[in-house]
Amino acid sequence: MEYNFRKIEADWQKYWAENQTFKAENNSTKPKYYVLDMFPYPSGAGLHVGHPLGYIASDIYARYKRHKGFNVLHPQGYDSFGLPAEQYAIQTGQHPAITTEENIKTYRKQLDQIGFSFDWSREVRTSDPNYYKWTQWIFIQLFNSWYNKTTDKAEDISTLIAIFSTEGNSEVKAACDDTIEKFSADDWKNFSEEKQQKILLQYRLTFLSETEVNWCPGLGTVLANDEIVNGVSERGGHQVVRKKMMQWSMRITAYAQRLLDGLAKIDWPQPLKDSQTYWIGKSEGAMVSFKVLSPALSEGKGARDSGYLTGNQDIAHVLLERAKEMRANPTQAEVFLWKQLKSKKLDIKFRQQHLIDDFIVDFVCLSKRLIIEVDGKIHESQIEKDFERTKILENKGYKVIRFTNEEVIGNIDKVVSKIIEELEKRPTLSEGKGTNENNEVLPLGKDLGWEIDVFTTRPDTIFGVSFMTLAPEHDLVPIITTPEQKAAVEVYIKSTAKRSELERMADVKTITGVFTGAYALHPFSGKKIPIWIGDYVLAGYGTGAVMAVPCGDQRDYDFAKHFDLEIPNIFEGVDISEGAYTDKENSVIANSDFLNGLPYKKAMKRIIHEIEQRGCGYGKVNYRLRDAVFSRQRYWGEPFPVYYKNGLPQMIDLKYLPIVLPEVEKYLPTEDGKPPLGNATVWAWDTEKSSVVSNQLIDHKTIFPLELNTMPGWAGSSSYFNRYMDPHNTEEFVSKEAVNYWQDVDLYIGGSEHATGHLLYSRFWQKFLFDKGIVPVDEYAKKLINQGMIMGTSAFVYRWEYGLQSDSINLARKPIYISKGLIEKAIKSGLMVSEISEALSKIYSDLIGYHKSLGESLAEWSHFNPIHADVSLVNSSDELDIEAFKNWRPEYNDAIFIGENGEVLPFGEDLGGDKYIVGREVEKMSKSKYNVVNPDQICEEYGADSLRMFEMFLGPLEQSKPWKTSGISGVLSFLKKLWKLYIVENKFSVSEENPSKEEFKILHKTIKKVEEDIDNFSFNTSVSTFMIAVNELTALKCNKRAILEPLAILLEPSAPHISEELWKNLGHTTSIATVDFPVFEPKYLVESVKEYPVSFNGKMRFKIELPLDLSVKEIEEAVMAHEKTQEQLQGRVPNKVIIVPGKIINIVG
RNA sequence: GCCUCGAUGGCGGAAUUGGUAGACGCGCUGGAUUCAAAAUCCAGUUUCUGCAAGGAAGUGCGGGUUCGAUUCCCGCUCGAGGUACCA
Repeated sequence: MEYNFRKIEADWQKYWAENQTFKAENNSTKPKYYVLDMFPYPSGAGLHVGHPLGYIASDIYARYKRHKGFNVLHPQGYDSFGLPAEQYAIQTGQHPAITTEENIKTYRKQLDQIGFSFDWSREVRTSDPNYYKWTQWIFIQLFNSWYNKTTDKAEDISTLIAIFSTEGNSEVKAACDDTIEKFSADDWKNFSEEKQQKILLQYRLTFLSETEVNWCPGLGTVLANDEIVNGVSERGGHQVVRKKMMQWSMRITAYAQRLLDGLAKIDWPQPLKDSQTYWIGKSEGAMVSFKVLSPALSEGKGARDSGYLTGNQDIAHVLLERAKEMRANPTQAEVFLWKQLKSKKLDIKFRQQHLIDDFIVDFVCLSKRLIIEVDGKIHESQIEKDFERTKILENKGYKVIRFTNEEVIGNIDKVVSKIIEELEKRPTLSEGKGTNENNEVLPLGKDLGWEIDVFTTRPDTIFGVSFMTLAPEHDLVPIITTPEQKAAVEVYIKSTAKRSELERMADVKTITGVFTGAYALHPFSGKKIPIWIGDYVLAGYGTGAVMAVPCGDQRDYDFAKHFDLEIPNIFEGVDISEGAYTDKENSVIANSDFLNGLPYKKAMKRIIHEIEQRGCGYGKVNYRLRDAVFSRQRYWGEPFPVYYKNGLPQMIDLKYLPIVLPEVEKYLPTEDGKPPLGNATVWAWDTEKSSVVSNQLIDHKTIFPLELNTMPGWAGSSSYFNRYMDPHNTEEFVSKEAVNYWQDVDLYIGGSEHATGHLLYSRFWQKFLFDKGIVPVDEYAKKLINQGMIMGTSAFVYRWEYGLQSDSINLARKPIYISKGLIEKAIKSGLMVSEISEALSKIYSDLIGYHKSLGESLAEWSHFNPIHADVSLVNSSDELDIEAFKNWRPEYNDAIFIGENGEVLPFGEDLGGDKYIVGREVEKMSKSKYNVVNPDQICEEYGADSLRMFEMFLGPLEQSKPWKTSGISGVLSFLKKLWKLYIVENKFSVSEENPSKEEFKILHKTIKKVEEDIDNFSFNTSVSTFMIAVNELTALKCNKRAILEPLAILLEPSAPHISEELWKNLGHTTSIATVDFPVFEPKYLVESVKEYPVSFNGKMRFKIELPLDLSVKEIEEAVMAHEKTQEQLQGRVPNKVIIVPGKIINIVG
């Protein structure tokens, strides 16, 4: 009776499927246990042996828990939306759904033959409308929610509307867009519906906004930060550029603090927690505003010195009077235009007859720095002066556009559209503080009304500020730059814009920057602080500006040194001549007025208090985490349940969900640049009152455009684990009963590459769903394990490259491949080895003379080129199947091989026992390296149980380790040996005799160890334990039921097929799957004697067997009396004898 | 640069609280069985030294704590992964 794994495995896989052995019930008297795998993306390449590693580990654990009396949920599904299927569709026209369906079939077949205990009745696929209905549903829930910072949770948007209509928004603490204007309850009520919706959109947890995104032209879509590797797209390696686009975003930043806090209560790997913590990037500090000084005060250069205005009376006063007067007496054209500018149409604030610096302008939009002048008759004689005035204003960052009276009166629409066009081109700035509450211009000479806000984690070092640095893209740069510096600044900005992200990354050391000519006012010391621009300051982080403290920050220090700026020292007793002092915990502040003598923590407290007192800033926590962009310009993803009304997004009613992905003819963007969904003419959704046709929602005969973007890859995977609890529910995402029963995932196994993607987004969604009362816990996975990567062992053949390229000897030669041993020998000596020479002379006799004439030096006349050979062409002894290799690819058809012993292999009938041995190297398993090992082949050749045990046996689950198929034979022979224990005279038979003490001891030490190992996820050592047990039982010829029956149960989680078969043959009629795990009984392991190791000065020298009940004194006597002890001591008297009873004896001499 | 993890025979790895370093498996060597091969079984296999019994050294490198360190501490080297001027 042979161990016929092929038949056994096929039989049991069929049995499990037919009997739904692993179907989990949503109610049970047993305690629940939820074991989850990261569901796969079904790629066209199928599985290689690296993929199932984590699945095998989780399957062992799931099966183990079933034996331990748990109701186990162990589901599997497919993350089936994604780029490869879409790329394939673009190339071939095949619908991604078909490709995906085919790939899933392959995956399922491959998974099934490994014998997983998945509950397939709960399978989910993210691309299935019945599944993505709920992804769309969660999106709508997010849209209908805002984050209340007072209650610290997400709430329905209706609670926000209630607050707005009773008290306005000034007291609302919400996670929202920072730039929202303040309004009162009355304002709110008076706002148009449209305006109200616009405001609400800035508070919603998923919102539309113009964001700078990573645009990948090669893929025609935006990418998330974690989809970009080294500045290029993770998939395909295409170039990525920054681009502003209207995009859906998810307000994950609202949860930044809770995402950090939650890490403390989950058992996840520390490195993964660290990378999430770093990604969230919390830093505590303060926002500080620095006033920008007017050029008049800073450099003595300003408008007044330009000769345009003269006189030294109180200019401001005079000008203010004049402005008032002019406002009171407008021209007809001015009145006409003012009406337009004031109307809600432009939705932006303009001022009339306003004072800018020393000039009165007709109209100005301060937040856009746009001045509109209407030229009447009076100005006609002043063209030259106006030109000069425009120049000065433009130097201050204003754009001046002029219209004539005739233009304004004659074609006001054209004028307005020109203004709108200009407005759209200009960046929006917060209005300066150049005016007081009555909209009157403040006296000049104080400041320009501009402030530079900086975020700093070291406000305590504020007295060390000796300059400021702005990012080149900072909004204020064009405004504050002085005319003298304008050219230099422009050149600098151009040069930094040219430097790509990659270059900037590669070249961190080069310090570049330029002075703007402007100065800021130090809020405490009152000193003038020069304002610089430098590309070490990033526009995207904080405010895009820093207060530079060269004595406390190395980058500021380097910048100061490079441009010879002041480096004041504000640390007590610290030398900063060589570099900045960055040890904040141990710093004591000096030369800093009221902060003198204070250590870091006290100084921080004091300065933040002072900053807030003076109104020049406030304490602030800043996060590196950005809101997650949620739009993709793809076809193969979830459609948004969104249409647009007056340009504002509206959620499609829940009753119409799912919004099914429409058919398209082409999967590329449309000709006018819309996403692929723009190609859809018919949306598969039609009801009596509403229907979706031709990209439009028709509701009561009104036509609205639909959202044409689709959701990103992480949408479908962010809550799939909850859906497994209740996958067929058509009424709810998950029922209360189901989610209250299963609660959360007890064990989650998957790769660490998802640390800052899926594993962060899914925690965010879970917290949101928790806030909304949909799920009962706010962390979905109690324990997470990252399985390590399995590396491939690539095989190389060595092609002999002979002669120089120009050499005629190269021509008409067949490629020659030389075996690894000979290559190594040749490379080591640097000379031609005789085996190769002789072989070569057999092939091409003329070659020998050739290389001899060159003095036999290898390097001079040839070298060896390693070439990847497919690992399936190599056997377990690294021997190449020459015929198969030659047939593998056409270019190898006429190859010639020189074997390990120097024989020319294809010649003659007898190969003389020589072999071609390949070289080996461990690399990442990948198709392009021809080192992937297919699990199907392994199952066919060695069986699924062998594959399962071998994958575990390779090493610790979390480590990356190389795959070498040859090792699997050890596991197979173990299974054969195990099988034989149950066989007597070629028949299945066990003895009913009572086991001996020794046999019981083997069994129980195995139970103990295996239990410990599985509990610690140390599956590799549990395999060893089984091998030891089987070896020992074989040695005892043990054939007793009382030992072999529990052994089968112990082994079931790791090798389920053989265990089921043994169990059946032991006379059982039902599956072994839920049989109780054997109970460890310590009594079988009690010993009466111990073989003590005896060490001398810590080195073990010999062993001595002693009864365990001896006292320390008796042990010492016995050891000292031992002849070997005397031999070691050679008459010396030991200084000390250490005895740890039951453990060790150490004699110190 | 910073963060994290790691380094043990020819190879994968074991040693769970500081207590016999190298379990278990692969590979290799020798033997049995066989006409032969596969399969199977037995013995050996860290290094150096020795015919052997034995002896000595040894867990990336250099120090330290300890009766005793692969394990703990300090300082390095190398490798893998993450991150990238985060103010």
